[in-house]
Amino acid sequence: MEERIEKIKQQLQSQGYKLTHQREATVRVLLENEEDHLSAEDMFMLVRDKAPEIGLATVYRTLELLSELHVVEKINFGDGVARYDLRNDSTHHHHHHLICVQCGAMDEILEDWLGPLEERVEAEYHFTVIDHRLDFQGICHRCSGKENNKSTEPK
Amino acid sequence: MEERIEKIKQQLQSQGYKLTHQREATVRVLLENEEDHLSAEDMFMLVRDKAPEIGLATVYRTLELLSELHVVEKINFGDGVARYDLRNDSTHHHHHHLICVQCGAMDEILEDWLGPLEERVEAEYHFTVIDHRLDFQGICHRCSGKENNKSTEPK
DNA sequence: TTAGGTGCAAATCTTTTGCAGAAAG
DNA sequence: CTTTCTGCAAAAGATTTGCACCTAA
Repeated sequence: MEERIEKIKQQLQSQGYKLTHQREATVRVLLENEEDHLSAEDMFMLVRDKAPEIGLATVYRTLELLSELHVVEKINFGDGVARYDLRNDSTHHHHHHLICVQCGAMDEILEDWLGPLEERVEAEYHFTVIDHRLDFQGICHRCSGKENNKSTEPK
Repeated sequence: MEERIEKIKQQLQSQGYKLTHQREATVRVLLENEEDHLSAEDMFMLVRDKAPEIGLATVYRTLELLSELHVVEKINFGDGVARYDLRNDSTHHHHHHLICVQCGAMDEILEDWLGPLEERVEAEYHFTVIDHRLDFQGICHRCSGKENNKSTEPK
């Protein structure tokens, strides 16, 4: 934990940025909630527990900065808010998402299944892949048990 | 063209919706720009050529409706606006995206490479796949020729 | 005729920005 | 000290909504 913060501090400083109290608190929240895909608003509420003076704008600025440094990944599930994922860069660990259109749950595939496809992209399209994103939408195992067949209905 | 509109009209009517002048104009714009990923604002400007009275809110409402009917797919590239893609449902044609982080260009892979992966998701996760989305971020063939190595710099 | 649609303007929501004061190195 | 940060409030965008008036079927 402390060592990961130290590492991020180095990354910041090597680019001329400072590790402020607020930034450290934000990073700690990210580390403590690695499993989740928190929005800036979610982060704000959690960070306030550690640094009550912090403003929402600072959270946005910090997440933006960490995003540029590739410490976090900014993702968008199309629900109107950006979410942030800590990047496990050491393991180059990309995960994929299973989004249930019925209950809204989001499960994860923790492996990276795209190695072969990335090679194909490089070979066939001369495109150098840096990152990728794969989401599946469908019905999760919990909902598919429930025999729930509702049709599209007018609002 | 006309037949595709007719089909969409059927889809609307089967759910109790009407094919208004504005909706038809919107659908025509979608058909004429199948290759692009237009935002609601883009759509609005193009639709106005055919139906000058239309309001932006109607474009949003129409796109939302077409999205519910799975006529279009709402996608989000993280640039702050939602974009809409006409769904080629007859061929179940899902394409993938190659997004260049250098020049911002977006190319497409017009095939569906995920068949085997979808089977794996169903088998290993008991998740019934309805749709998917795959984007690669990286350097496109145009930019990789240009020897452009800039580092992250403070704003 | 009548449910569903529309335009307009106002309201919401997320994210960004300007600025004067605060703090890290 | 000096440069980078921060909080606050205001601004900026994108999208949604309320409402009184239309219109497709």
